[in-house]
Amino acid sequence: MINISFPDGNQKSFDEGVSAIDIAKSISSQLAKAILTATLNGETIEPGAPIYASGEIKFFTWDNIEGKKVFWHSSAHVLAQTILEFYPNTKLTIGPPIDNGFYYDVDLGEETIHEADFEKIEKKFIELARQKAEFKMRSQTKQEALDYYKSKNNPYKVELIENLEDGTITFCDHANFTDLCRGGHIPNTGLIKAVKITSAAGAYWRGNENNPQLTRIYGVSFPKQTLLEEYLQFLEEAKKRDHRKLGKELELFTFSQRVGQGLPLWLPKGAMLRERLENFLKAAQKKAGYLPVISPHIGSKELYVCSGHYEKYGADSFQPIQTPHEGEEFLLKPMNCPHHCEIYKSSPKSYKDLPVRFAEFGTVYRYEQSGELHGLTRVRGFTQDDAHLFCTNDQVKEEFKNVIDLVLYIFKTLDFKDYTAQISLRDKENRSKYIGDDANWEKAENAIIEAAAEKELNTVIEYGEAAFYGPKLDFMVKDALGRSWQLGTIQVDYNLPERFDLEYTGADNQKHRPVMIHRAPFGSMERFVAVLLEHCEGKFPLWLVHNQVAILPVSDKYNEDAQNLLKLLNNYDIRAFVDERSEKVGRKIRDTEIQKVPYMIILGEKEIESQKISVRRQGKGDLGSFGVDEFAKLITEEIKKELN
RNA sequence: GCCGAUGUAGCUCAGUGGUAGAGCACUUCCUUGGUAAGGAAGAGGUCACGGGUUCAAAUCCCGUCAUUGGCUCCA
Repeated sequence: MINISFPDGNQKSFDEGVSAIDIAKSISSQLAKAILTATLNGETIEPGAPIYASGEIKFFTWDNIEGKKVFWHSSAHVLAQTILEFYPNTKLTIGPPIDNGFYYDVDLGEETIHEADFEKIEKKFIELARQKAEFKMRSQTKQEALDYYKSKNNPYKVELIENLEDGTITFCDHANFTDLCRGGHIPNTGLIKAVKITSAAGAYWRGNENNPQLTRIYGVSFPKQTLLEEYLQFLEEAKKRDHRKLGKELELFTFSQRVGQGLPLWLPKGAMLRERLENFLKAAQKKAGYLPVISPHIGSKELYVCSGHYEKYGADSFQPIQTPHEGEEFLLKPMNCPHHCEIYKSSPKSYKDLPVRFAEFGTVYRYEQSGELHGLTRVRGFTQDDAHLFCTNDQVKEEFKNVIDLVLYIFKTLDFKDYTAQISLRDKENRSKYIGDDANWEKAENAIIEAAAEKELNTVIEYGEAAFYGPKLDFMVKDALGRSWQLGTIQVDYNLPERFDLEYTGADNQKHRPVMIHRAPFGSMERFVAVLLEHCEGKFPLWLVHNQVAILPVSDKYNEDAQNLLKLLNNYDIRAFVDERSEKVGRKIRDTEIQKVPYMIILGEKEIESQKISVRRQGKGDLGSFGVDEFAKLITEEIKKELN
């Protein structure tokens, strides 16, 4: 007999060789049906495998992340099985679960998979899953495993096995299919009731672009058909929030082939939106003691040779601009920092001057790889809400914390609640990617870690994500489809002050190096607007929206009254317009709703007689009658609340 | 940059070798209305661009450009 204890503290005895499913059955048959995976003493076990030792058992279902991962991992096996049915010469590589499903990387040889094939793959997948094959693990020696895959002419699996310890190599069989596998499966394939192949794309073996390119087949599977339908619904919703679609509809920005790839053109409404965002930040920065500076869009190549940017990115950037003079070269600026360093140097600094904080909405140009361009989130010309803080060593932490406050203020105002603060440090293995000495790096990394801790930020540490000149604190947010983007960033830099020979005179009358903090709370205005659009689904807060109020006369007869009302509202600094079209009021309301104008005023005989306006709120409907003063107050109060 | 897909009217899209289509938007006219689509007529396209095959190409083939889903990259 063995003793099994449960998370709630209960204990039960079972015969040796009992399986996790048997144990679940002893509690309830419903649980036994629902469990996808289990752990014994924290180790994942196969639900159907016999247990010979006492321990603590835990069950996981679809409602747990652990359950989903195992479900999707098992689905990847079935996907591979399905692919082999259609493409028997396929070489399998790896097939892990991901946040929203799973993928399998396969080498199809000469074959290609097209979107048109997805349906037949899905059909076959479910057909195979319905066989309710059990997943069974077995061990093999390293030599046996290597021989097996060598005989199958599969160099990928051979490479994987070569990196494994003998004695730890296991395979998983189900039906006629076998795969190298660490383990952790659902009881049988029959639990997979629905599957959707979402895309097929190229992916390099082991993520290295020098390696052969494989075909990565993405899928997502569910234990119930209705869950798949809900998922498809979610994708539809996400499409509606896509900033590229909303940007077009709201006439914010466009692209032109003739201007060039990745070079956004801001339309008037978009430009005005940006202006409001910029003014908002400028006001906050003024309060925080920033000084505005302005620098040109190009700079001498020497400037970037000095900063190290040219060595690091020169070959993959827009190439130098020539002048009529031999040997004279300029670069489109990829960064504002070198210019700001020169501004710092324009006059001698004393410790009494520090910290100095130079801020500029600086437009920079980076030659991003063509395949990487994406709407406004990844472009080749964009404006950073950049600032560089020059301070003494003692001031670094305090300044850093003040910047964190500024970023959080912006996030709060714009209702970004779901963000991660990522501490981006050096790659532990590959130090050659970075400039500057170890001692300074360590100082900078510690300053960030401490400042984040003192601000009680929830942080994750990512190694290898630092900039080449210093570590960063990055604020990451997700777009409508769950893709993660970096918005705000704060970076501590001991290197550029060194390279640009920046100094200040200390109280000891000696020369000292200042420390630089690079920071951009929005990051890039382009990306920020994109993420903001997706976040609020195009329904901007009142202080930001283009038209706050639409005045809808019930008929042409009231157009003049509407114009008079418009003037009144303008006097209150309310942005409004009159819909003078010869349409019925129902039609005007519908169009205004679609345009996402927050407030509507219906104006007809009733309103003119009573001297009260009828107000509607977008998405909410009729709010009733208001005096004009009263309505104006409503608007100004709402804006005040939004901006705190 | 690499792998796959896509490119037809301002927008969303149909059109598998035989005279370019729909809905919405737009223009004009009728309608003058009460809280999410009133009616009619009209205008609008070198089917991304360049080659090729064919009696004939939006449609088939090749190339280029752009967009897009991934991979890699991201100062």
